[in-house]
Amino acid sequence: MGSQSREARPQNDLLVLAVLAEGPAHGYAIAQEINRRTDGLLRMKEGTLYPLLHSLERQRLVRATWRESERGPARRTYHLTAKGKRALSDRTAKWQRFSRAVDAVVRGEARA
Amino acid sequence: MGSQSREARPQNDLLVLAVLAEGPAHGYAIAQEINRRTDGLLRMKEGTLYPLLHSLERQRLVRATWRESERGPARRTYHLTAKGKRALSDRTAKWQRFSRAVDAVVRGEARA
DNA sequence: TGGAACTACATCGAAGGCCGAGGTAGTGAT
DNA sequence: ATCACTACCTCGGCCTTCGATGTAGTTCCA
Repeated sequence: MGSQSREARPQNDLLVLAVLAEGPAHGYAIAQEINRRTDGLLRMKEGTLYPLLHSLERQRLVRATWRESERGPARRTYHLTAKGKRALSDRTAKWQRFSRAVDAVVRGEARA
Repeated sequence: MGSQSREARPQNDLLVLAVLAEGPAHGYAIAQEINRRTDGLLRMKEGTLYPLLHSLERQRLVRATWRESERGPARRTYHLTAKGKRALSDRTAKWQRFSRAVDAVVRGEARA
């Protein structure tokens, strides 16, 4: 809506960043974790997730390392950078302001 | 994200519907009201608002009547239909589930 | 041996939302 | 006259999202 800069992805980047805040994870695991924490309500699709991770990497919010595992395919493990941690608090605050604002409109109240 | 059908506009339609729930209003007034209720945080742009209103009208969620006023340009006044009221509760519930789900991910908790 | 089911990565294209910019037009104040 | 505000509207383009599709390894079962 209002003041979002054109580069930012609405909430998906927040979700990914939030999951990574608790420790490194690879793409598939991130999606599963989001799914688990929301009881299946939010399901991040692969066509969304991987381009998003690449974008976060270009923005230096996450860093990735390839890790070859004996069980299963090779995994790309992501972890938050310092910049990513800052971005997480920033976007968390933005999200809270935004959701309170929507609630205010829905409830018919003035001020958020 | 997950299960949204492709026709739905994320939150903007909810905002407009919510404002109209308290009585008929014309486009410009709706935008102002959203702006007011969120202390300027959410600003619905005209390039968003008018196409959205037309879309809501096509979906029969709102109905519009032209009203010529002596002061200023003619106004198109919108009001909720019965279907629109149902859509409003539906979307309000969806929004609440969604925002609780995002909160759950951000907080690192399981279940919404 | 075959194959279903799952992990895990990835890209592409179509569809659609959003908004800046631009346009029209009336009103009222400087 | 010009600015500012109300009030409507459309167009073009950027961006996000996701369904479809592809690759490839693993595990389990018949």
